[in-house]
Amino acid sequence: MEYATGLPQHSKVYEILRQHINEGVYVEGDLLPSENELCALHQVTRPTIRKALDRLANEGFIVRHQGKGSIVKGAPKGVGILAMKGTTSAVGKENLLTRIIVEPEIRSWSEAFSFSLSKVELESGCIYMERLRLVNNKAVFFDITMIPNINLPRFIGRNMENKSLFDVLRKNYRLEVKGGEQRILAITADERLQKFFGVPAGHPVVQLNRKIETNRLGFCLYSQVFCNTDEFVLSGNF
Amino acid sequence: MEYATGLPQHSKVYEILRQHINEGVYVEGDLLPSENELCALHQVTRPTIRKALDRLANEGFIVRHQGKGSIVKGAPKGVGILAMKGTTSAVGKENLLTRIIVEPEIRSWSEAFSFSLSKVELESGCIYMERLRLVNNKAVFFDITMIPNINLPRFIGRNMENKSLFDVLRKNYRLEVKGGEQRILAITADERLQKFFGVPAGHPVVQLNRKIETNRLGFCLYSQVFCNTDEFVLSGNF
DNA sequence: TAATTCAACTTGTAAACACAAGTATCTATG
DNA sequence: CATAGATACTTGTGTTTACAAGTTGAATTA
Repeated sequence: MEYATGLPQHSKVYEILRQHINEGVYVEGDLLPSENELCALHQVTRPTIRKALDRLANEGFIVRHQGKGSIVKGAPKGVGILAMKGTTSAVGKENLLTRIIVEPEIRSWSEAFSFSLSKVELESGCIYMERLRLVNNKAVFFDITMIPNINLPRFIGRNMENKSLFDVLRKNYRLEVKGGEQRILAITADERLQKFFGVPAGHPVVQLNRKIETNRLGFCLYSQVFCNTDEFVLSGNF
Repeated sequence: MEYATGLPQHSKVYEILRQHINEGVYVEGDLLPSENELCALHQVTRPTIRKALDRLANEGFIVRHQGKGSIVKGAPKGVGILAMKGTTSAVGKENLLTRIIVEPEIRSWSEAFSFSLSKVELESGCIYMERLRLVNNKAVFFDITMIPNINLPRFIGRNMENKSLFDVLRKNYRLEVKGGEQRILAITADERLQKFFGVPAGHPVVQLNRKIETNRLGFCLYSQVFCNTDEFVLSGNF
């Protein structure tokens, strides 16, 4: 995988290291190369490397120890509630699949999952998509995402299969998640969810309505997630 | 108020600015002095100022805009613990009641809601309590709390009615919440929850299993919360 | 042998400099 | 008057240099 060329150096290093941690090049407990070694590796200076490490540390990927080095922690601090955790076994990336139900397309806003929209957002319309997340070929998440159609060139048509939406936004559009609000409730599966999850009528399902703020002022993502928590629970750190 | 002399410069600047924001010297929407102005004010160089601002921005106190300045945001990021939010109306404190179902008592650990316990925790036994939270005399939360029975003198017998457990722990035992993990799932109400919440069989309920870490090393609280999200959803900022 | 010291690492802090890029404002021009 | 452009701000990125402070392990010393 290559990286967008427009990114500043510290972001590039951050992306590379982050991906290496995610891919298992470095595993929990490992010592990252020293800052000076990373300088030589990436042909940048120490402040640049330090900025990348600052961010990794801040997000919980690594812990730094003066005089010792940067230790990989692996599990990043949850950005709200995002991660999935098996009740019986751990979820390996190899078992994770994303199936697109509705390809990204431009729609007018129907509603934004109980969050109120600004005038600009309403006028711009939204990019709408539906995805199903499967673990071991079993549907666990059903995900509706709505993004304001503001300055996202070539987003429609971009292949989102098995890609993290956040990764795409961060790497291609420099959009970073800054925070947000989420509302959680329990519902019973409607016909559609029954079909997706293969569960009977009356089956309890977790519903998350999320408004996700970004570094672009006033630009928020809205997502609604339904989760079948029979085998996998939603897990988050705070 | 003065500031510890041992702190590095960027931390001192951070503390000063943070306090000024909290005290209302700068209010939401205000433009902070420019980086160069802050340099002159505090007699440090721009990288030092920028490090302080980095941290303030990261914690949500300010938002920075290239070419414009740093705008005070005021509201710091939430701690990740979910609050309650009415689907119809806001929840005033006057309408909030806590009813003790099981007074704090010492038990042996039966289990810790799917979290594994350390040897020390197991040997110490736990303080167990059950509480019901009511809004407008309607049960919304049912809360089971388990606390390791380690160095908490006079905790048993303490009146917990309408008191925040966290407040009691912080004020009387200097225990501060540092972080934790929560697992969320949807279940159907069992007989007990049906009675508490006044809901029929098969009614969906949100279940949260939480492990809450404190500033005392290795000392964690465990809590299990059941929530009837018919009228009130769980809401959290991140 | 056991403890201490020292040297060679590591990350942390801080300065001074340069230029890029975004924003707002004033000014000259049509 | 309205618009385009220059300019003077702002924050963003990146380098270079220097030293402080914590950790580790090997060499030295008791």
